Amino acid sequence: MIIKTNAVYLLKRLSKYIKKLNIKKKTTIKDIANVLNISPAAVSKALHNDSRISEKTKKAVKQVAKNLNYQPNHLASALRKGKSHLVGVIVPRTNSNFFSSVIQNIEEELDKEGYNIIITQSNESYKKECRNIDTLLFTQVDGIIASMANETINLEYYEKIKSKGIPLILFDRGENDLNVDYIGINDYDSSHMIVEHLVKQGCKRIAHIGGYKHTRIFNNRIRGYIDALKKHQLPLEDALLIESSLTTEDGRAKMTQLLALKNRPDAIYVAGDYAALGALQVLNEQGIKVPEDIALVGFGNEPFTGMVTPTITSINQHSSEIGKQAAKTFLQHAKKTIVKQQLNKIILDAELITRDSSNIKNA
Amino acid sequence: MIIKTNAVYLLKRLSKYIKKLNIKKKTTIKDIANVLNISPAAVSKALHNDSRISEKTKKAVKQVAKNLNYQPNHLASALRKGKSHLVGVIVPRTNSNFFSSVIQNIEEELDKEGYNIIITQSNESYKKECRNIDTLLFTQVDGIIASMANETINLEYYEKIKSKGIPLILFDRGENDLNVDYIGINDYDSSHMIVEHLVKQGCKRIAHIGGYKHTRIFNNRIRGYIDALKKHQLPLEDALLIESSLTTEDGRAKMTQLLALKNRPDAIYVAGDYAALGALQVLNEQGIKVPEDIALVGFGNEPFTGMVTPTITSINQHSSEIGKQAAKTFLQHAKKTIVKQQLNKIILDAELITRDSSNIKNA
DNA sequence: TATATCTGCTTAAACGTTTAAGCAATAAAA
DNA sequence: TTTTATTGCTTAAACGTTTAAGCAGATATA
Repeated sequence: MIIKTNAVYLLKRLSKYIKKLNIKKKTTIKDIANVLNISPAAVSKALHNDSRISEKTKKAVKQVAKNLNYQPNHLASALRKGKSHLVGVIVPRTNSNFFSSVIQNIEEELDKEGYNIIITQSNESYKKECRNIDTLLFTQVDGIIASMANETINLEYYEKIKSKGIPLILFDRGENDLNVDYIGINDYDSSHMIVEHLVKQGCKRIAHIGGYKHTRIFNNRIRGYIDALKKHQLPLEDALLIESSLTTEDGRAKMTQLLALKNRPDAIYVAGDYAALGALQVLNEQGIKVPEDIALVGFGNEPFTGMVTPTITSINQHSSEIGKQAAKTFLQHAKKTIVKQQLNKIILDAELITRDSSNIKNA
Repeated sequence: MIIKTNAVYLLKRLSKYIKKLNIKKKTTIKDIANVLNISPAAVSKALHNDSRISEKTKKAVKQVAKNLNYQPNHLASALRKGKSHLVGVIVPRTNSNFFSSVIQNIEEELDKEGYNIIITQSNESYKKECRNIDTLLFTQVDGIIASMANETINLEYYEKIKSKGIPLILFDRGENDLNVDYIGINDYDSSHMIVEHLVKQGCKRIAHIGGYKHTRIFNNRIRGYIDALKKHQLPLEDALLIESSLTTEDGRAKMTQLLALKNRPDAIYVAGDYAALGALQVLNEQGIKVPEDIALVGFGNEPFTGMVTPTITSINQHSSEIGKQAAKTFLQHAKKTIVKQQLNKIILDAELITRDSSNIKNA
């Protein structure tokens, strides 16, 4: 009898609260506390399975929480705990398969530990990148995972992140000078693989449409290209080594420039797939046979490299692995309370995906 | 003299604080208040240019804030104000040009008003979509802009958003039943445009590889296709109308299925570019001339439609306009304190981009 | 029996803002 | 001169959590 009365009593209180809620605010821990006549602190502990709360109370709390459709206020707990459980991600753009795949893997890995990500795009602009950093810091992210814009030379803004004591992890486009964690592929070796592959196909004059020298990864690709040429005793001509923004447009322009040479190359290694596509368009338009007349290799293994005619040989950058490692590196930092900067440089081996644009023997 | 002493005094206090900060925490409004011997409330108001604070104080506050490298704590103000200034975005995936462009435009538009976005991907999975919604609600977003996964039929989770009183705006893949704001293109008319175009090219047996009928936009494309055929008194055969997941893989499968017909179609209208690409691959592999033997039209105007051979005719969905309108619609809601659901259905006219895959006359 | 330990809570402060209310001092109006 | 308004602040509470500290009562230990 007593139990029944008690249940009826609780039900009354509950329905009273439900009514109120329809008119008013969201359910808080306080509402649950009121319904059960216990303190908000007890409710908080019950929801977190604190050992000092009885099983009976825990069950009751969870039941009421469900009935009242309670949703914890993340802002409040984040404020109190000093952790937002938000991680900022900065990429040059999301509509490249590489970056979107990295992002997806970061998200999946962080999700396991209850972290969410805020994605921002720099559109290859340094100015936008700075604004993104401000935005992320403003949002109180617990860490930042970034790949730099093409334009970025000044590292002041990144120093700002470091000075705040927030973990910073760079991937793909990074900078050694910053002395932070980095995850990327071995660009130098990738260039070697490409040159080696082209040499095997019988190419003798290999040109390189490279990225901006000031970006480390592109610089490494250029160095790899030069050293590989030396290794195979091939001619290293200034005219065959061109710096580019690596857009499709610029790929077209630089290809046109190469075709204007008296002594044309018999192979082109382009440091980015989009630019490689531009180059291919020009070659196709001018009726130059690929790969017989000129072989072509791109970089990044974007899906379209397998869609165009001929399909383009490219380098697979292991985007998913890069994303996972970046997330894991962040989590390592997040777990330590001390912000001891134990540097984590992870360099993955890339993979050459051979396709029609460089397959001379079978052509 | 008095002024000078005062300056020296302030400087001392300042440096004392700076020292502390190096060892300890981030600067707060309280620190600034202590330096200037005013109340935290005055500092807050000064930073917000409250008219009841003297210009002198404002300047001093801003100067000290700068010196101490003050960064407002967004969590605290969000908690206090009950607004996170965060907007959640749910898309099936980001590595499609359409979605990434929509996202970029949402971001730009919201940024103007001080809102940030949290991007989540459903990967076309209903389960993931539900988790995304929970995540976003947990993060206390002020609104959600979403495009539904292919799988999504059950709308319960979306009702959850509505019941929280959080503005929900759908784009592209939406549902009329939910009765929320929607921004998209006129799918029905787009189908008409495509059929009309193909008829003009002389096609007489037009097949349609469509999306899932339960998704409204795909259903509209199917209805448009059927009605347009009727209008032009063309045969409407069951075998020529196929439902597909619209992946590249499935595009290949469905194309193969169509080619197995005794009476082959002379044109294929595919409701998605990726599937159209799969179809094109099969056609190319089988040596079927496109567009002479069979014409092909896709949907979405993904960049690769202009890259492949032959280039694929497609429908431009005005991604940037959709993104902008979605953001603006959210902002309208955000500005009203009352959550009066004045519905905003925006249907944009799409645009047919004619390319080689359907250009029979010039071929 | 007295003391220590454990259990299951409560109290109260804290996280960093914002803001309603209030209060002096000064300026303007009567 | 008194009243009213304006200026420039302060006080204190609030947002919804978490958590250190504490406190009864029950149970175990000496």
